[in-house]
Amino acid sequence: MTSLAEENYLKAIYKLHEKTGTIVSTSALADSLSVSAASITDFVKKIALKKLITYEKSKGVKLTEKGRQIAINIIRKHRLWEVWLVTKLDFKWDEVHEIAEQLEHVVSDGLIEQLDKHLGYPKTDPHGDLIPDAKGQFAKSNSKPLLNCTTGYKGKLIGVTEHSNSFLQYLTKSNLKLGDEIAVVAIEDYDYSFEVKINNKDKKLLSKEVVKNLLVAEI
Amino acid sequence: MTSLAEENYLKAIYKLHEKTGTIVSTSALADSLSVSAASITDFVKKIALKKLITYEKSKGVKLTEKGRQIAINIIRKHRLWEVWLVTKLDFKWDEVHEIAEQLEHVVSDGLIEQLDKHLGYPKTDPHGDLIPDAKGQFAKSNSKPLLNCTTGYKGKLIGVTEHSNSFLQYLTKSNLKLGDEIAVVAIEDYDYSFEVKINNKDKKLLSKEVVKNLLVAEI
DNA sequence: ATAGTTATTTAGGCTTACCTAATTTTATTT
DNA sequence: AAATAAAATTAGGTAAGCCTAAATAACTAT
Repeated sequence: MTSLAEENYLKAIYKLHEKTGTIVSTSALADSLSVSAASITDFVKKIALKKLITYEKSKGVKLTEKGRQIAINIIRKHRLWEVWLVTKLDFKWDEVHEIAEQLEHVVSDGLIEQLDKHLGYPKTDPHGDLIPDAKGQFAKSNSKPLLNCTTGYKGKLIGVTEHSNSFLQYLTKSNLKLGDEIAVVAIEDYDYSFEVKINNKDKKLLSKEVVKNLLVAEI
Repeated sequence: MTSLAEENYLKAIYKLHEKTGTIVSTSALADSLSVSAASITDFVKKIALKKLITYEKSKGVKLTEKGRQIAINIIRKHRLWEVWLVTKLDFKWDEVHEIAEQLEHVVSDGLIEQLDKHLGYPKTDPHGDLIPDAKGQFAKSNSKPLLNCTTGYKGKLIGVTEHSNSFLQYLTKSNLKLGDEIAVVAIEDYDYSFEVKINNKDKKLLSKEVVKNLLVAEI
């Protein structure tokens, strides 16, 4: 019913919209999917006819409710598979993305619900991203970027907003992982780097670049 | 490197060769893949150029060692996924084939080895088929078709050679499963139906059609 | 051995998802 | 507002994997 390409386009549109909050441009999509702008225009017209998106010529695209449900379902599958890879197959959090990109397209009504059950109905994936339920509902999150916090703040690291291998590996190398307690000791005026204390023990200096990608919540 | 279509062609060739022991004909492949004979001829020429098979015009095709390794690897993945679906996700043996047909094409060096480990290195899949190891080696099997057995034979049901839902569901309904002990009480001359005793308890009558698809081994 | 049947191949086309090059539209500068 | 730059679209094309119809090759039966 929905082709592999369609699924990837819908997912990309969803993510770009989530990030920017705006209508999604041809060039942003081309960039995100590594496909020429001309191909995007073509494809976008086709899936607009199928009512998966609305397409305004030279403006951009938006998901319809139907398209949004499909996108969320792919994201649900992706995140559940990532949980499986990490908790059951002992993969590291920086090793699962590419595999989950393939697994997310497997089609079976029963499979995902059984997988969800097998995993104990997890609420978040290994990067702290929320896993929508079978109806496409996300739980409410009370996380905020560490970058928004001030000196004296104390919270728990519950997610990352950057999934690149290099970033995840940097965190691992720095011995930082989800669940760790982070206290903001000082913020350097000049470069906005954060001096933090992890789990009430190690002091660390985190660059703005890094802090920007960390999500924290009250303990 | 190897496309989805190629993987399916190689697997089909492998299975047809396994069944018939001969060079695989265009029509047999067309039948098995639900693709027109003309398309088979086309495709077969292409993968012959890639040295995955040898193709003799108007005769048929054979796997090269390279093609055989790819086919066996797909079969290995398919069977491991089936084990996972049944043992970890509680699917029935008649529900796993279609899902495994999709999962078998997921590409990841590490994934299958981790899955194998997670499953405890199973030797057989839920239908009793042998799972080749990472090098493509099959263990030796001492199974034989129940049809070859004579009155008085006693053995264990260790596999089935027919995987259709209707056959598997018939066995389930008849309360016959892998591991059951089967004793041949009598064989009817006229229609070659088998009267058998299951686990030293229930007597059952199995048609030749059914017996043909059951594999047994010494206890 | 030849007629008839069946299997296979060839020829020509289609759809999906991409591409490049050229053109048009929109946004940015001066 | 005109000139320039950037973004988007149109036009024309390609490869993969399929199709049908027609032609050829290989078997089967008399």
